[in-house]
This record gives sequence, C-alpha cells and structure tokens, in this order.
Amino acid sequence: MSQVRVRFAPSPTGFFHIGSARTALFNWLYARHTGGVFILRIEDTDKERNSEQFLKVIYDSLRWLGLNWDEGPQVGGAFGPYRQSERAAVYAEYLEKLKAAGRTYEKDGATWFKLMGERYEAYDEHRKKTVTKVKVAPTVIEDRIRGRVERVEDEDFVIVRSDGNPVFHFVNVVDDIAMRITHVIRGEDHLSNTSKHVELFKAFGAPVPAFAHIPLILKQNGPGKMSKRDQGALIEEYQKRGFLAEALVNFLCLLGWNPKDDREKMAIADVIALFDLPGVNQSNARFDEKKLAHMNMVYLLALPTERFAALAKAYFQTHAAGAAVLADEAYFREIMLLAQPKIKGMEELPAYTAYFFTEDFAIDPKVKDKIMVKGEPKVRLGELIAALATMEVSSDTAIEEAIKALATSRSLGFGDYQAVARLALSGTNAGPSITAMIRVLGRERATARLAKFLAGA
RNA sequence: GUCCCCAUCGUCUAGCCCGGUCAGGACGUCUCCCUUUCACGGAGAUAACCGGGGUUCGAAUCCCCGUGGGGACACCA
Repeated sequence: MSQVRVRFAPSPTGFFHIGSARTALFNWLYARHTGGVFILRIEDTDKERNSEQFLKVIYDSLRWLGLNWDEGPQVGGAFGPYRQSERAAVYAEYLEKLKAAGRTYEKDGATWFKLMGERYEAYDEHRKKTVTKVKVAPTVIEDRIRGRVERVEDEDFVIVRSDGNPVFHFVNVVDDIAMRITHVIRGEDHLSNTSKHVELFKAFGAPVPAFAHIPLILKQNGPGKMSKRDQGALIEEYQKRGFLAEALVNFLCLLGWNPKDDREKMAIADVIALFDLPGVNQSNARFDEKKLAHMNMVYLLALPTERFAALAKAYFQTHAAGAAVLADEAYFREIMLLAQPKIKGMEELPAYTAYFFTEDFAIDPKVKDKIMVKGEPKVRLGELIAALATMEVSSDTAIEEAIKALATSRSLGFGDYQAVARLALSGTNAGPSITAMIRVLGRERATARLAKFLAGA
C-alpha cells in the first residue's frame, strides 16, 4: 500500500483548544506509526473570522507539543501552498471539472453542488421553510473507528458563495484530493458532514480516503462538548501555566486511546509503536483536570534536576516576579532543587518558595496559634539560636546532627525544635526539611529570622 | 423536529469482536503505614456493567426496543 498521508486542518478563528490538539496528535501519531506524512493545512477561507494572531498560536502550540509537520506552512512541501487563502487557482481549476461534469448550477449568485436524482419539495421543521430534496441512495461511509455508517445526503449545497469564495466542504475535499490525503482523521462533529464530502469525492472521480472520526472531549462540568470558552480548554493556557508538554501529550493520548494494558505514563515512542485507528474509543470523554495535574506531577518528579531548574527559571522569567528571584543563579538553583520533589505543578513554585527571596514574608496566624501553645517554643527557639552560632551549617546532615545533639541534651526530640523553627524561618508549616532551609539560608539569615520571630512572639 | 454517533466505578478506562474472570488498572475521595513538617512513596477501603425484553445451560459481552448522553442540520469551519 502507498504511503499514508494525513492532515491536520485547523482554521485560525480562535485560540487553539484541547480538542483540536488531540485531533492533531492522533493524526501525527498515525503518521509516525505508519511512517507516513503529517501535513498541516490552514483552512482560512473565511476572511471575516481569520487572524494572523490565531495562526501564530497554532504554530506555537503544535511546536510546543512536539507535533512537527512534514509538509505545510513554514516547512513547504510538494503540494503547496498550504494555506487555503493562497489556493484560489486550485479551487477554480477543480470547480471547472465539476462544471464540465454537469454537477453544478448557479442560484442566487452562488454555485451549488448538484446531487443526482429526482427532486421534490419538503417542509423542514428545523429551518422552518420548504426545501428541495433529492431522492438518493444513502451514502456509505467506511469509518476506521466506527465501522460502516450510512447517511442520506439529500439536499444540494453551496460550494462557492455569491462573493466568489469557496466554502469549507468544497475546499476541504479539493485539498484532500490535491494533497493526496489517504486518511481523514477528525472529530466526530464532522461525521455528518462526511456524506457531503464523499459525494464530492465521487463527483470528482477521485478515490475516497479512509475516514476515522474520533470522539469528542466533553467539558468537565455541565453538558456539551468542550468549547473555547471553557475552563482549561486552551493549549496556550497550559503552556503559560508551566505544564510540561510531555505530560499534556501523554494525558491527551489516553483520552480516547489506551495501550490495552495498565500503562499510563508512556514515552511517546511507545505510543507511536502501539497507536492505531481501530484502537481509538468510540465514546466521548470528559476532560478531567485532576488527572492531568497528576500526570504533570509524575513527569515533574521524573525530570532531571538541571532541566527542572531551567524550566523553573523560564517560568519565573515569564511571570513578573523574575528579576529579584533570579538575581543569584546558584541560590535560585538550590531552592528549585528543594522544591522539585514537593510540588505538583510549576504554578505552585512562586508561593512555595517566596520566603527564600524576602525577609518580609507573612507568618501564618493559624499555624502560629497552633504551634505556640505546645511545649515551650520560645525556650526552644532561644536554644536553637545559641546552637546556630557554633554549629556546622555546610551540610544537611551536619545541621541535623547538631540539632539532634541539642535535643538530646535537653531530653527532647528533633520534633520539639522542628515546628517552631520552620514557622520562624518560613512563616508556615509546610515545606522542605528545616535542615535544608538552614543550609540554604545560611547561618546569618537563619539566625536573624529566628531572633526576629522570637522578639515578635 | 429530522438524521448520525455513543453507553462499564464520580472521572479516564481494560474486558465486548471470538459469551463462562471475585468485572482489572488509574485519577479523585477516605483510612493506615513511612516520616523531622508538607509532599512523594507503600498498604488498604470506596465505587460500575443505563433499563426492559429476547437468544443461550450461561450475557458486561450477541440481537431488538426504550431511556440517557453527544453531534450535525449555514452562502462558519
């Protein structure tokens, strides 16, 4: 069989959303699995609604996700141009073929595609008007995911608007023919358009590609499919929020497809090896941000520390707080290493590490109330300050030994110092070990924080 | 309204095609363990075959009908 050629054909009329990303991903996976060609085609025939800004978002998002295209804008290819707005000549040529075959007619200034069959009038309940229908045999769609689907396509439809611009159904099919597309993998919302498309392929005398309609992603709360306005719908959003692209891609792979065993975290190469169209689910899937967050954490934990530090740096740079935090690179790196095993996502980073970068951090009043009533926290603090003056602070173990020795000398445990020291050092009750905090903060700053807290308590 | 698609824990899903499993995994939630806080991790608990009819010795699995969910019905894509 000849080489597989698939295309992702977004239209730049809004931000790039998660359903589109998954459609792109499944096309890409299928191309990579079969050694085929993944084509990016921009469907920008609606001049009113398209924008260059959205086009850039599509390119950026695909690149971020790692979905490189073999043919398309910016990379070229033998079947270009790949933006429909630049393909007017191709459409004119194909329109002539259809006209020559007697499959078109003009009405109200527009060009219509003519179905073959006996015509009759019928009242349409939905559109509240009488329409002309055609007696036709059902169109058969052989879908690689759903099997055989039959649908009656019994009304002529517009292929070129009265303003001269060709419409989606027409250009979509023409380009699929011209670009030698072998498999059309797209959302299920297109399934009922497919009968129109099949009739067009047949009218052109062109081979009908294989279709594969993938299920839709439903919004996590409330009815309906996920739309661009829904929370968590935009790819760009995840990028901004510091999600790992690998994690998002892995999550998306599992929304509607699975390896048939218990694996969830999978290298993309393994997904490529296993991915196939019949393995795609037929039912819609509800988007679950908690599962995505978990996947992101799993990837974050597995990240080499240097890569994590680099990503953390990039995150701070794009989120205002930047300059002050990044002033001392080595210091910043130390803190990121402490934070990596503790956080679920990059978004938690600024709040989680804030007290390392300022002496002006807030003391959580609730935590304070809890800690200051147990034992003799002030006495413990005084002892710790004294011990800090002479203890070795170059390593976590040295600090731990010193505090343990102090505790033993008072017949106490490490824990008797831990909570109050943490509160004084960070203002909270959650975070890295206090030994690491003291080491990174250094003797002077640690001592100063303990003393300041003691004075205020 | 018409047409099309779909239906297993709250969610993502395995199992269905080729009927016989305590209906498996993961997220979430809860409990316990680990522990120097918080996380991570470990152990456990929770929870599902939409309903009704068939077919069959036997149905989550095959068939039909309901119901429910989703999608499409533009000179948008």
